[in-house]
Amino acid sequence: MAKGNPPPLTPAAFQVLLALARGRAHGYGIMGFVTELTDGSVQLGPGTLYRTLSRLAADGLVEEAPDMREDEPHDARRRYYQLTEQGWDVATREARLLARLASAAAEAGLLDRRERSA
Amino acid sequence: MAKGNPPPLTPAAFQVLLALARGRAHGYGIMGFVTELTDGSVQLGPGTLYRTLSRLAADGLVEEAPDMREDEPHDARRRYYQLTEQGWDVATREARLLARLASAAAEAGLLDRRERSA
DNA sequence: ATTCGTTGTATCCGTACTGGATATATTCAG
DNA sequence: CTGAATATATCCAGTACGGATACAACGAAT
Repeated sequence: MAKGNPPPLTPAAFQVLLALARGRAHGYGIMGFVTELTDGSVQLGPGTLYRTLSRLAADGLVEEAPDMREDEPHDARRRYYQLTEQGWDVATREARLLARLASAAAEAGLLDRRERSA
Repeated sequence: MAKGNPPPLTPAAFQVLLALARGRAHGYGIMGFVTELTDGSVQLGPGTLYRTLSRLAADGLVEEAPDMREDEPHDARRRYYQLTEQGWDVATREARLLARLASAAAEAGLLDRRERSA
C-alpha cells in the first residue's frame, strides 16, 4: 500500500531538498553543492534553481531562514532556505524511492559493470 | 574527474533501462514492472513509454530483440527490447549516480526519519 | 571613495519531457 | 463471431528545464 504522492517532485526539486537536508543554504550555494556532489554530471542552471525554490516555498516544503549567523559575514543579497517539516517528509519519501531504485539496479548487476570511458 | 555525459538521460529513460537490465521485455511489461517496483509512485504513461523506447533505440541504447521464446505463447503485437552494450554502460553510469545520491541522502539523515502518513 | 570583477538573485524564452486521450490491431474467452 | 483485454503508436496541452539576460550588492584595489 502507500501510494499517496501529492506533489510529484521533479528531479531538480529533489536535488534542492537533498542539498537543504544537510542544512540551511542559499541558492548559489545549492548550485555548487549539487555540482560537487554529482561530479558535475548534474548541474542546475539559475533558471531551474530559483524557479524550483519558489515552487517549493509556495508548496510549503522549504521556507526562508533568518540570515543571522556570526561565523558568516552577512551578505544582504543572499536568501537562505531550510526544509520545513513537510519538506523533510517529502524528501524522505523520495530518498526511500531512490534507495529502492539503486537497490534494484544493484540486483540487476548494473553496479558491478566496468564501463568504457567514452 | 570523469564528467562526460553524452545523452543526459531523462528520468523515464532510466526507468526503462533499469527494467531492461533485468532482461528483455516488451513495452507493456516495462510499464507494469516500473509500477510494481515503485509501488505505484512512478508510473509511465503509454506516451512517455513508447516515445522513450523509440528515442533510446535511435540513440543505440536499446535494440529490438527477436521474439523467439518457447516458454511464451508468441504474441504478434509484442515488440521485445534489450539493452545494447552502450545501453549497459549508460545505465551503469546512471545507477552509480543514483547510488551516490541515495548515499548522500542517508548521510543527511533522510532515511531514518519517520514520516507522517498524509 | 570610485572603479571593477565577482557573487547572488531573478526573469524570460525556446526546447524538451511528461501524462492522458485517442486510435488501431491482435489475442483470448465465451 | 463477438466483445473485452492486451499491446503498440501517435497527438496534444501542460509543465520543467537550461541558457541567456539583467541587475543589485559585495570585496578588493587603487
